[in-house]
Amino acid sequence: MKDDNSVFPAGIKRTKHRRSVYSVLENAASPLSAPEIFSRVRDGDASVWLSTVYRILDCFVSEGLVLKTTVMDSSMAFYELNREQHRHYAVCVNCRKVIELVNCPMEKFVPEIAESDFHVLGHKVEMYGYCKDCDKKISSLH
Amino acid sequence: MKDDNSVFPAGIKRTKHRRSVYSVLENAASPLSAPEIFSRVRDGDASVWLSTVYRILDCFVSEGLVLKTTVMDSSMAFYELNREQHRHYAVCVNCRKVIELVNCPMEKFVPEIAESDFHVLGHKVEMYGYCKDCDKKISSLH
DNA sequence: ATCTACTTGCAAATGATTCGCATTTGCGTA
DNA sequence: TACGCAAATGCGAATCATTTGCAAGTAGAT
Repeated sequence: MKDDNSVFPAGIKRTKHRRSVYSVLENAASPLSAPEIFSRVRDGDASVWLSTVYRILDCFVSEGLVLKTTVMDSSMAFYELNREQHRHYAVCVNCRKVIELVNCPMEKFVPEIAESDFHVLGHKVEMYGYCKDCDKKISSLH
Repeated sequence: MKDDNSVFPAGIKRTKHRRSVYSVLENAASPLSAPEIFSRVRDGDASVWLSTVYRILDCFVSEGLVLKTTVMDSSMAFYELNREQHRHYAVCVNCRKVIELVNCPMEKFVPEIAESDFHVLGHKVEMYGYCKDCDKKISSLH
């Protein structure tokens, strides 16, 4: 495992599980659910527990290291590294594949909501539809 | 209760609970959770059951009558009438108040994602931050 | 090396949502 | 109007992601 020491904020201990979770997220191509992260970590070390993974993720989220999101209307949360670089996704409503959007529609957006009425901290954008493969399958049905 | 017959698609039965759920959503100022809807319906008719409300909402969602969303990273789903008119919200991260945005940033947005790669059906935008009241409270803390 | 607060192992609890099944009801048809 | 049947509901129990409690283990400051 590579040395992730540098990214851990002072005050949070660098344990092997935390390093593993971090490394899994670092190598993930898209946001992962806690159970997915758990199983990937466990591939390298069978001693982890799911609740530990949840606790580590909570910790990372509150340290700002990790972002927690929900995709579509699923009740499951997904986690991704906070790369300090704005990201949004397109989600396939059929296979749930997640595709990254490289530009953000909010950049030039001026909401018609008085700034005195709402102090904006951030935003989230999500597009949904069919990915290439599923679109092909669906349209071949008729 | 007013006559909601006209809005029910053919093939779905107009029962009293369905009418009540519909009417609650019709009068709601913002998306409601299933338990909230349940309790409002029960105010008028104690015989409803929470699982029935869930089933009615599922039915309405698959008929396109109702939209199901999640707010922030909450694990609870919210439901609102599909008013055939694009809506997005700003959500207060402190009190969870939901404020409607009257314009949509996606209108002029051209994503840098090949149309052949993704068949866009819709999108979701969410802004988060502090509402006026909470912003006042928070900033008075220091 | 020691101490202490932070972490984890493990199991049991929680909370939203779904499911199973017997009973009831809406509504097309006779 | 009465009948029949598929759809809807009552009710409780099950499910699944996530959280919590507590005892035991460990990182890292001194």
